[in-house]
Amino acid sequence: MTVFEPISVPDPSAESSAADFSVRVAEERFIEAMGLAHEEDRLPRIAGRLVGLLILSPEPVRFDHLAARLRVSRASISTNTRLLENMGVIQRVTRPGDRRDYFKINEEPGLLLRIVDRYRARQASAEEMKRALLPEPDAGGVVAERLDRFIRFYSILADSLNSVLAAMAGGDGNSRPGTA
Amino acid sequence: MTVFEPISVPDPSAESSAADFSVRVAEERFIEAMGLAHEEDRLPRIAGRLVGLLILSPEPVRFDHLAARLRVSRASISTNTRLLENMGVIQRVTRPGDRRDYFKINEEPGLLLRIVDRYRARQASAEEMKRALLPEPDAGGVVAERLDRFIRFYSILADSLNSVLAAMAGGDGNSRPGTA
DNA sequence: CGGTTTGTTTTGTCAAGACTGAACACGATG
DNA sequence: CATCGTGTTCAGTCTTGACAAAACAAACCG
Repeated sequence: MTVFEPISVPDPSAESSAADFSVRVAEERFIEAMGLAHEEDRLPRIAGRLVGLLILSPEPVRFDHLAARLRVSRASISTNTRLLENMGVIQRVTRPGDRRDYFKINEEPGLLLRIVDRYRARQASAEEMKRALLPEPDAGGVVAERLDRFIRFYSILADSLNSVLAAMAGGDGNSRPGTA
Repeated sequence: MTVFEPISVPDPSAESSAADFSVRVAEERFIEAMGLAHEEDRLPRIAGRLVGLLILSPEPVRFDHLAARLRVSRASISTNTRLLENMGVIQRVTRPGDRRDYFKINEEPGLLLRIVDRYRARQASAEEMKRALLPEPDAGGVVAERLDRFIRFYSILADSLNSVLAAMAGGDGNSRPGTA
């Protein structure tokens, strides 16, 4: 899970212009928005903020830098980076001769596959129900129709999601086998 | 929010065959699956079960019947039906001369619009960030590209979701203005 | 007017889990 | 070896939210 990569030290010459400031504010907003968004997906808010911050960071970011920037404990950084790393959303980056850990977002959209799975699961349980209902087409009239819509909807949804993923992976030079 | 509709009294002649039983089991599983699925969407589990049960009910179901069937308190039914009703997922059905409330699922996929909104929101916050980043195209190189992918993905996703919704509404005889 | 049925609101309890500080592990370094 | 730097794990706190029981409200009925 560990990526090996040369790190270019972030430029410490901090000239702060007016534009710089507005960018900083926008970053704050974006990071917070990502926190909220991921919370909706049942992920810790900190994990979301982490993702937001890493999206905005051209270079891998140091572990303790993350803690300082987001103003949370190192423990939280440790927990949430591990979580995101396992999910394939971010990558841990190390450099020989440097004991510290850096993190970068994974350019491959790992998170989205999870969404597809969720939709597929719903489709599946509707299909199972429909099969169980088959013996009696009588009372199943309205219900069977509903289930059909349900199944159709989630199936189309998952399919189109997959095709978007495939398209982006293709345009990006990355291939994701087994999901087309 | 209240629908006005004649109610056909559910047939109390309960002849239970073997097939009937397996259907009952399948229903249980389906309802439970819907409970879990909705929990993932940050809705109370009971709300999800409610939806599951109502999907499987050809006729509107009585308030206290819901409590009995799902074995939860009337308080929970009250809270969760109100929640789902406000979200447009289910409809309260009343009948003149009958003080009791019945519920049915809304055949229009109200819940899904919420998903679209979520995706649009993410797209929007990425767009905002990108705009704020514009003044400095320098450091924005990698980041701007990421944001672009981000925006593109969620935009396509929301669009395709919308078109699925539109298609289903069309094939279903229902029109949803303002979402094409 | 009581009393009954039906649904709502309030209040309290309980569990889940996010987050932290502190202890810990472990390698590097003087 | 003592110490520092770095990340992880553990134990505890605090918040959130689901759920229920009970009090409540309102419509109906005798």
